[in-house]
Amino acid sequence: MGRPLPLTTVDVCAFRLEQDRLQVLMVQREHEPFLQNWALPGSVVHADTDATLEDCARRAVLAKTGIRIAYMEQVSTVGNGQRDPRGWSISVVYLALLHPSPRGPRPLAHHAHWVDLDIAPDTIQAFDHQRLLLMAIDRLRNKSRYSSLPIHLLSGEFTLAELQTAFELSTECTLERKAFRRRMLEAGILEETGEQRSTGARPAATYRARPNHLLHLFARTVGARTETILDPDALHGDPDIDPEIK
Amino acid sequence: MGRPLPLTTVDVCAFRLEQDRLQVLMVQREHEPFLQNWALPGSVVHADTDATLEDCARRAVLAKTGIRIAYMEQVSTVGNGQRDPRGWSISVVYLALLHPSPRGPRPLAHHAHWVDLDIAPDTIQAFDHQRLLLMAIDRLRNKSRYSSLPIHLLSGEFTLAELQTAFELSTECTLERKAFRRRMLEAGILEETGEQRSTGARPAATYRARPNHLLHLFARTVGARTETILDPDALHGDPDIDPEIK
DNA sequence: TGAATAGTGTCTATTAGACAATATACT
DNA sequence: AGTATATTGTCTAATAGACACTATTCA
Repeated sequence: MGRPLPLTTVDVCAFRLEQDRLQVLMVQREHEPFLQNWALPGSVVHADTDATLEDCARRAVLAKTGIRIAYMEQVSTVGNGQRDPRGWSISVVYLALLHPSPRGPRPLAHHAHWVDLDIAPDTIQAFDHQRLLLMAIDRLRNKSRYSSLPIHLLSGEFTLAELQTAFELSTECTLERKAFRRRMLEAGILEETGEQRSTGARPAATYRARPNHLLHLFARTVGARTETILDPDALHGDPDIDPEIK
Repeated sequence: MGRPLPLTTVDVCAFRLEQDRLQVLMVQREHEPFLQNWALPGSVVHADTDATLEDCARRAVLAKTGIRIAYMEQVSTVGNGQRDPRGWSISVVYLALLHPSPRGPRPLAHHAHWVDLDIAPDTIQAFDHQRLLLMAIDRLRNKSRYSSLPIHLLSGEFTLAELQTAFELSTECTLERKAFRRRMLEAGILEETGEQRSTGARPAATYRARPNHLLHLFARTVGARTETILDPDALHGDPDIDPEIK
């Protein structure tokens, strides 16, 4: 019908845990627009080779890191005429969690870097990627308060102390040790390995995630905040009805 | 670059409350593919006239009902090569809540109908719209258990009994009267009108939503279920690392 | 033995759920 | 008065938070 089609892209906020810090994968752009600015890894959808949007996201991260995504979920899709100078464009944004590299650091593609989460939003400049990253961080922070999400930042066997660190970094909350252990153990999402790990003091029991565990939803949040989200553009009058019926 | 661009569409699951039933807006298709099958209302994105994806969703519902959306949020975006026989296509799915028509029923566009929620998924046939609707229903059911979402199904002034009905229909839970009143009143999202409404017996106090209220998130869910979502395709071996680094 | 980390016992606080009791209308 | 719906009082249950206490290792 001659109408221009929007440009369709996928962008990924890929998080990992590295030495008790949360990091995000970022890439330096190699093309215009925003040449050499920092951006989220992503790709235009390859309608001929990507079977699904998720495949496109996996492909983008794999190309930069050589590491497969351990957990992935969609955060949001933004689309409008302003976000890309080339015209109307859509980006489907994913949150991805990656396991730490089991056999030491892996080489990254050129122009790709892991950036500490506290400085990442200030580093990013291209498009509206700063806002996209902030949405993904928000999702990580909030969802980690009522679900088992951060477990996917760990691989193989881990102690409860390590798991607690993953949750504390993800939620930005200081968690109470006893309450955290209770919550995790009673959720039934872990299995004991039987092994112990020496930490320089009393050795810790190690656990692994149950093999088919994807996500556990708790009935209560930690931090126990309630929150009321206000409407930025509250309407007045009688907004329900449009004067002209088509 | 010669690569085919995906077709980009928006589809809306628009819910309303009508005589103590939840209904969803459906349309009978007027074009191929799936001519005359029931589908979700939606539209191809008009890159030249829709400022944003949300505008596209609003336009689609307004065209069918003449009613503006009272609350809207994105549910998910699906995109793959199979869902539309014409080729790779993307649909951004929205959940919308509409107020009851204040001055009696409004005329709908031809081919548009409100369908009771219990039979709607069985009615829908076009594309993967049944799955999209089920995702939106799921969102409505779950989010209504920990947030104030169903309040947007009511307009103007309402009694707590009416509000409870809206929540019960949205959550599919039977709620305990005292606990429900406590929860709503202590959330601070309502204001008393001072008016009373006669119901044939003792009159009920009426309330309205605070004007700028968008969404209140409670720290606990009703129904107090916890849930563990299992991974449909649990991986085995060492999936983290891809053999070839690009 | 002392420092460090792991793990437990137990009390409190918050809020959902149950259910009976009271209040106010209409017939 | 009797019925219906609204509203409140109050006890129980579940689970997060606080915090002290015990256990096990190493230097």
